[in-house]
Amino acid sequence: MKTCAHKHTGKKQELASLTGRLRRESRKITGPRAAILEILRHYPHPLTNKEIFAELPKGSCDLVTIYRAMQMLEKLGMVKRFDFGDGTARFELVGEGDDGHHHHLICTRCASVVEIEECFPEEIERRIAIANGFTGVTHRLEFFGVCPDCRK
Amino acid sequence: MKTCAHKHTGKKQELASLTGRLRRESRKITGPRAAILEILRHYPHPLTNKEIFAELPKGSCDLVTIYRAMQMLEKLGMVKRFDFGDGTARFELVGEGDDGHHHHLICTRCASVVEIEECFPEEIERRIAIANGFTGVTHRLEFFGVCPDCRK
DNA sequence: ATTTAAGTTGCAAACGATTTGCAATTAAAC
DNA sequence: GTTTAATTGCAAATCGTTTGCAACTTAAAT
Repeated sequence: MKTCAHKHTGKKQELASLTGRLRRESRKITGPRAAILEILRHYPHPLTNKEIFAELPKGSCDLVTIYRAMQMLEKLGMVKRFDFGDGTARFELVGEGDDGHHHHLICTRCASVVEIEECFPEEIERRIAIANGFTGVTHRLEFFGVCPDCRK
Repeated sequence: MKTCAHKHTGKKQELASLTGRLRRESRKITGPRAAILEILRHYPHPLTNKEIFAELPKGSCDLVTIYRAMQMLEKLGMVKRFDFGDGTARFELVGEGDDGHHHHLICTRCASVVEIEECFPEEIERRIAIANGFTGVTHRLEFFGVCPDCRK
């Protein structure tokens, strides 16, 4: 039940390391995939599929291909899906070995995002699990507020 | 920045109290609305619009009317919207004065829901806000795990 | 280098949740 | 009762996401 042992060092992963992970799973390295990974590895924050699409050299690939790529990458544990509550999924690249579990602080005015190190206290989570007889408990947690720039 | 001063006593609200709140906002008490509130006040857990629709005596009202009612009730602060990450909004009636802020523990197998008293520690949240220069910080938090019944 | 089989892609169409336009209806005040 | 603003139902539109399918590559086998 390790939940918070991530070190969010924001260091870019090598593209070779990423394609290697794909190859190991007998996935093909295609133009679209390389392009998508290339975008992801340069961004420190979660991106929506549309945002990835917009960053991609136009014509690189179809939006649907991005949806399919993200589904697959998520299944392989190479990206983590985040939900900011606006009905649009966001994805962030996850380092090898890391489970990607962490949280964000989102500005409700301008939607800027800050990666957060803090996590829900394990001890309290454990207590909640036990009190209700649940096993394998995790959580989804995001913070919202007004950022310095938007505070006018 | 009070976030967790709720008492989740699960006690049903009087229908009269609910309609009173509507009246005060010069909202009309209609058949559909009374029926919807009637359902909500009997359920201790968040319901989707479809679930409310299903509980309603058939023909009571259109699904769209429920969507509109929930939008309005949310704006008046009479219901709170929750997001369990499955792309479907859920609503729970909120007591007068209460802001409805609380969390849930959801079974990933059978989707059963437990209301949770615990909240993210205010002190840590304050620290996060200050560290990043944000104001008016809150959070969205839900727990997921396998319930006793599903643990087989 | 050529073949081959599995994995991929684009495009159109399908989906599910939610919203919107609009004319017909109704609650509540006069 | 009349009047007026709020509300409803129904159809159609939106938005994010998924799926069907035929054409097309990648990577492994020959």
